[in-house]
Amino acid sequence: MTETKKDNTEEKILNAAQNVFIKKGMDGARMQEIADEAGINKALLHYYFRTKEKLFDAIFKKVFSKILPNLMDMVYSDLPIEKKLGIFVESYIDLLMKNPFLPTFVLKEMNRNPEFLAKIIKGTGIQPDKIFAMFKKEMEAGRIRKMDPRDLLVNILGLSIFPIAARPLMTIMFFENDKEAYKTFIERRKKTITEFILHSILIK
Amino acid sequence: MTETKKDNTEEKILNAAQNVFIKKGMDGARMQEIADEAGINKALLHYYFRTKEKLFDAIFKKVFSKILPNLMDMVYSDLPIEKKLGIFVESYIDLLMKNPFLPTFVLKEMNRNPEFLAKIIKGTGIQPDKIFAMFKKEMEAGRIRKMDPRDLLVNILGLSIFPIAARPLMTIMFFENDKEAYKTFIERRKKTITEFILHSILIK
DNA sequence: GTCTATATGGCGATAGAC
DNA sequence: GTCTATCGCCATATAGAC
Repeated sequence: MTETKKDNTEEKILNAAQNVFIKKGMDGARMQEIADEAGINKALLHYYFRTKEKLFDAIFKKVFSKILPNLMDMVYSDLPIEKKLGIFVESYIDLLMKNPFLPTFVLKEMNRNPEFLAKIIKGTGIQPDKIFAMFKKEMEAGRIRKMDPRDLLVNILGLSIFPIAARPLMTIMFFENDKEAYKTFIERRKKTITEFILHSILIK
Repeated sequence: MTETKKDNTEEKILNAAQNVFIKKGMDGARMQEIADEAGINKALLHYYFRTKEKLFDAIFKKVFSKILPNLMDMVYSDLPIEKKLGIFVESYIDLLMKNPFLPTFVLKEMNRNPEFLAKIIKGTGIQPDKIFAMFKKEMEAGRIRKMDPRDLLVNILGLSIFPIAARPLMTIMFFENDKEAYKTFIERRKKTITEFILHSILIK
């Protein structure tokens, strides 16, 4: 029973902390606000995670593991590259739209502690080399044109992530503050991103 | 003489504040640190800019006007689209590499005050409509394939900005922390971004 | 494990002399 | 216009009862 209580509280804290940290960042977040959102008090927060820093690190790790997801699925599936890319982009945009503050949060806090970031990356199980190898194979088979595979990966990520991170700017500049119009636009991008990339790399 | 003094101090403050705010953001920045970097004391800071908020707004406005630069040059020049794009990407990457914290700073603080952001955008003289019209003209002339011009603009910006904003991630993931290798990579991207886009949009 | 109360330090901002 | 000194608040963190 005590165990259960503990697990419940810890989970509540983690959820609350994630909400607050993602919106406000490490510096902007307040332990009081996290406590409120978790329905407990500050003292208990410090009982579970001794410092704000430790709590933040736990959240960053959790969140970061989300932002570079099924990237490896793209590698191990044996679908044709067009399908792989389509599925990845679509599910990735879905994920980002459900967590629209996530990209900015990660970009924002990325500079804070590079060593910690490096450690997390190892832990995600993502192996860039495998992704690059997959791209290279496609190039050597003559299905896509030759280019630096790192460029290709960065392009896929940039085309997907940037429009979500720059949401406020885009909503104002392109859609006169119409948030639904922005959403529709991103929804359509699920397809147009893939088209844009394939037009660029496919050898007909 | 007093005037000169004032101008000097104000300029020193603005420079210092820009450095600190860009690296630490609104929440992370400290008035004390800005004062130190400007070689003055806190009180004087408040004498020039009454509050931290006002100082920040001044800096954000200044910095934001940098990040969406010569975008309009791309429109008014009558070079062929290939050249326009090449020149824009190259000069834009140059700008970002000289101010590598700038993209994250803008993305980070973009959510803080959307109305203020909207006001600044008006002030930059950037008219998305003109850019879109230019793209549409190229499409109707059959030089580039038909697509949503907003997609095209976002793609250009995302491909250019994302790799700079995600620098720590990329340096670790792709270059085993070799910062020079990262720089070389970005340097090469000046050309590969344009190639990537042109391959996608040009009608041969 | 969870709470109330409090210590401790830091930060934005102001008062007031020069 | 520039400085020193200080106020007042708020945030992290701890002490100690239950």
